[in-house]
Amino acid sequence: MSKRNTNCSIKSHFIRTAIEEDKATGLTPHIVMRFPPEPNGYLHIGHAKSICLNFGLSKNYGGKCYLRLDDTNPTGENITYVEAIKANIKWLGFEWDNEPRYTSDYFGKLYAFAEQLIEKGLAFVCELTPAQMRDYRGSLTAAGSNSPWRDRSSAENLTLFREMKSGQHAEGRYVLRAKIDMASPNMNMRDPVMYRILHQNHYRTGDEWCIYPTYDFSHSLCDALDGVTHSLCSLEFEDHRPLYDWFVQHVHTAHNPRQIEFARLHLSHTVLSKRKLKKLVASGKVCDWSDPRMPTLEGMKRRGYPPVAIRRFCDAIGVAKTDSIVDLALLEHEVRSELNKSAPRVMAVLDPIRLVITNYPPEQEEELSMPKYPNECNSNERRSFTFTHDLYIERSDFHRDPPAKYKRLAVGRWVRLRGGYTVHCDDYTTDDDGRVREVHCHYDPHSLGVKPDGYKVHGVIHWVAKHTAWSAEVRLYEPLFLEEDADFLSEPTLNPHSMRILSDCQLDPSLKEAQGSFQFERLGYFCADSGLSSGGKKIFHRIVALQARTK
RNA sequence: UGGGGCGUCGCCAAGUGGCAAGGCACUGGGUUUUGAUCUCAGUAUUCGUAGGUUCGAAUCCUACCGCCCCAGCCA
Repeated sequence: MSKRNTNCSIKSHFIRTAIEEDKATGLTPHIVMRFPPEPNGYLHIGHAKSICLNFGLSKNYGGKCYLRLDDTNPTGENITYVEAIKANIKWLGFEWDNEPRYTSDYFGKLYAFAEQLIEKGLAFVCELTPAQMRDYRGSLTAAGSNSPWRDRSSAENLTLFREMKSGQHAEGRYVLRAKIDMASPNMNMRDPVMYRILHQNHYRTGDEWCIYPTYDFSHSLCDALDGVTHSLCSLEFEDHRPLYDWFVQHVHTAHNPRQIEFARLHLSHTVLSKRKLKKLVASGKVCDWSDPRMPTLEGMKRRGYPPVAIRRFCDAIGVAKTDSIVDLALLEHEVRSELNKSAPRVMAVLDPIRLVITNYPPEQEEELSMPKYPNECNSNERRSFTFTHDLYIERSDFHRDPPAKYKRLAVGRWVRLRGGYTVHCDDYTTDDDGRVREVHCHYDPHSLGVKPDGYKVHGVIHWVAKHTAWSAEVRLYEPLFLEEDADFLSEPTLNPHSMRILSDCQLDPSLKEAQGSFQFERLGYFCADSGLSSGGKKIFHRIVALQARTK
């Protein structure tokens, strides 16, 4: 009997194992987790992994999950990011318990904890300059040495720390440090900074504070204050764990959170760090954080990625401690898989040429129809479209010298107009520059809905009646970077074709008022941009192309 | 050369001493009015390497090799 969990939606992994152990021993009967973004940038799919883990696991174990904005550094943090973060989490499909929390709400308590540590002789005010501090810290192989200010009396430390708080000192003049061990092989334990002076306005606390706690000090203690049982973070914090535990151990709190680290997400052909994404925006390589090419949640939303696809993706990639790069194809697979079920079908021609049916009366037209959701057995809704003698077809669906295995139109061949009749190509006309302008065909009036007898049909192509079609702009996207491991390169190569704009596409009339996502048959999934328009034209984004297998 | 981690199929990833799950990608067959979907089948004699323990090792031991992180008053 295998121990493997056969329920495919619940995958076993080391974090689950840890939580289950802690529940089994009675250590943490009620699970509490948190998602702790810093409001100094937008959320991306790497955050989505963390969101799915924290909210997903806590829900799964009947626990709670809080949203805590980790705003300990006023530089770059602001309310716009807070609002975007909240909206993105909701969009992804998660809800946090109670009101959002802010590390800045705990500034008073954290300050009291700091005084507590000073009184216990476990923290001191240091006046080494940053450069001196670096020297005193030692190196990876050499122990550091004690700061000359390390042995001040508690009373003096308290006085100075209160002066720091009351704004009597300039930035950089003093710093509060934990008194741990300058000879520790773990650099994080070499008397780390707990508070620094920053005469900056904080977007929430205004000018109330001019000293701000550092990540290590505030994060562990806020977790403890919130009663967090399992505090997930990424691998680079692994050797901060002793420090995390040190603060919790030496300050009086009611809870003992456990920090567990996992590998952050890397996606092929893109970058997933705030710093690099910021650079892309600042340099104008993309329009903004919501550019459909961006791996931000804003970007993916605009691009038309269904949130459920992102959740399934996060589920599929698993959780481990191995540095890895996940293939973008897996994300695209989840997007297609969802859209295949939910996106209504419609025909649209991106690069139009005319197809004239010579034996179809010019004044005649008829209404044809096809299933709207062919792969959704619960729906038999249909969509209708107009057939006439004058149509648009895709330029790439006609070839003067058809290559081998070409399953489309060429002179002397029959092809099915999707949802309509079969047509036989008789000839074509060209422009002055030699480009094909019009394809001339005759149709088989008995071929509607039946397999024609006596001749071979070379494939099915999409089309739209010229007089019902309307012109719109369609944007095609490709990955932002050429290299698979772009996230690990200092100067990855921007993909020159990351966006291609097609300005005169001919679409089915039903798309005029379109909202949401569609499958443009044989092409891919597309969505209408709610706001953008270009020269009065509506804009559609290609979410993802159809899987293209050429057998 | 200090400390902390990690190495299982092209990409992820289960596996915790009993004879290598699964997904993506790929390849071949079938269905199909989307070269889509769906469907069937195939794809690691081997788990970084080398030794050892054991009836039996990806799992235990030893040594080695490779990769990532840490010397911010960032998170």
